[in-house]
Amino acid sequence: MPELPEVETVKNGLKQLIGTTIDNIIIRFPRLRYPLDQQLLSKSIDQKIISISRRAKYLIFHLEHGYLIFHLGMSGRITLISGIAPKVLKHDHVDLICNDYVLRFNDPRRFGCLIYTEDLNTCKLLSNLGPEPLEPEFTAKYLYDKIKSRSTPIKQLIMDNAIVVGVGNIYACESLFLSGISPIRKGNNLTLKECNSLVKNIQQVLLDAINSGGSSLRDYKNANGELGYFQQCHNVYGRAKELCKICQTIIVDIRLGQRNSFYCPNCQS
DNA sequence: CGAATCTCCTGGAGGC
DNA sequence: TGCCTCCAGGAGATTC
Repeated sequence: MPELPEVETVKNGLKQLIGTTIDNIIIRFPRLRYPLDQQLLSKSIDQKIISISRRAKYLIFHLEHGYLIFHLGMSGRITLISGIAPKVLKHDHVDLICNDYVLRFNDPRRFGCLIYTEDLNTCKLLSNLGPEPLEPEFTAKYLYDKIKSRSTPIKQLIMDNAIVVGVGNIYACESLFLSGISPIRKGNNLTLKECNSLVKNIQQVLLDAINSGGSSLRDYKNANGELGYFQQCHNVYGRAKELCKICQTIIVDIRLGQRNSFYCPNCQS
């Protein structure tokens, strides 16, 4: 799925749209995460794109009088086409026509979304988000205070967007391994020191993902044919029944909050 | 408020 | 080769 670093990359690839005007929005298939509201989305027509930003995994188009907000879900892809658009393919749900460009949104699994709002502050999608993991506000003290009264397993807490955004399942598993912390430990059981390690390792894992080319899609390869982050050698993610690279203990996987969670029972406690 | 569970959806993988 | 079943995965909604 597109992870936070990849959304950042997508954002940077859309800079050419800044300054263009939305001439039309074509909705072919409205049933995404939230039903696409043709009438509401049409309010973006004739508005100029002032800037494009990212918050968590949301892409935000700042228009003259409102905002278009995209989320790529887990299979969403945005293609920017210059000139005549190619044939429409399966799952090409939306086209945004911006002067000479066509922004095409394709999403096979339809977990993505596109909404229009005139007020970011009252937008429910953005109102309850925690800090960005790579920004200075995400500190050991912050995390410690957030989780010190919670009995939920730590893995679920670091994947909770109200606590910190952008930590997907892979990052959560890997950062806990690097910190030597078991995913099932309760939040209120972690020390400040452990929070410090966890914050550092979450940031390190994210930076590694950025440096390795962003995408974590299973079948992703970059232009050089190199594998994306998903297929890089993880320490624990996807390695159930294999041996820990550090201590040769068998990696186990358990179910936490409907998510597969991998860890080394010896290195992580 | 917190915690646990449910839900959306399809392509790909594995079994037979 | 073809069908069937299972599953991942973000995050809001729902229920207690």
